[in-house]
Amino acid sequence: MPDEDGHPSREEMSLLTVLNALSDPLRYAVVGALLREPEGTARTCASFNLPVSKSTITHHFRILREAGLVQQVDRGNSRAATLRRADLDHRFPGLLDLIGANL
Amino acid sequence: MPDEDGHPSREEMSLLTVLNALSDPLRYAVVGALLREPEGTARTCASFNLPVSKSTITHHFRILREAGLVQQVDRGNSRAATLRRADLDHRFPGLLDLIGANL
DNA sequence: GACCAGGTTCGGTTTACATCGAACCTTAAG
DNA sequence: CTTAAGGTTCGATGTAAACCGAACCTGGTC
Repeated sequence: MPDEDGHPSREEMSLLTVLNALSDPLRYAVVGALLREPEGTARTCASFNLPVSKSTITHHFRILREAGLVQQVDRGNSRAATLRRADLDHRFPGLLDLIGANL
Repeated sequence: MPDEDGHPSREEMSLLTVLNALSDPLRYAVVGALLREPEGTARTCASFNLPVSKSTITHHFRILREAGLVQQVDRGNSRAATLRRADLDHRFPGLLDLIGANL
């Protein structure tokens, strides 16, 4: 079962859920932006300057998190999101390369 | 521009559109079923026994066709759908392997 | 302690999409 | 020529999802 923050383990990840998460332009842009950064980069939700309200941003990050695409770590004041590269490469090899080639 | 049946060329394919097409369970199942078949297999829409009405089937196949996932060829009486493997492998290398590994 | 920035939660609205039935077209078979 | 099977088109409906504002929480800063 996912942890208390909704992060699934590698084995729990479902391709259908991942594809569904990626099928939204905003969420796709977030994953793409993280993919451009060096591995392990953590960014706050607000740093992406998404053209939607705060509550909608929370909504999108929850879907990304529950699909297993990003990991949100508590940084006291705020929460930073990192791309789960190793887990994704292991569970869905080729997926991140595919996205990286289509930014 | 797409042809008169809505088939995009390789270059016109968009990963976002493809992911959106694949994010529906029924459409994912259709692609998965075609992926199990030998390359070049053509199947009629009805042969998938989808648990929805005829008009809904038409709707789903249009989305698959306009995303570039399948090609629908007129067979007189009916229309047969084939997976566009070569085009997809060329434009989105690794995508079909990814789906094939998650059936 | 007052304040602010980053996030969350909670209803609510609006928009997108999956779904359907009915009418219609086309082709093949009887 | 009638029938039937496979698809399409056209509204219409229902539901899921994207979106918002307001209230709230937390942890820094002054």
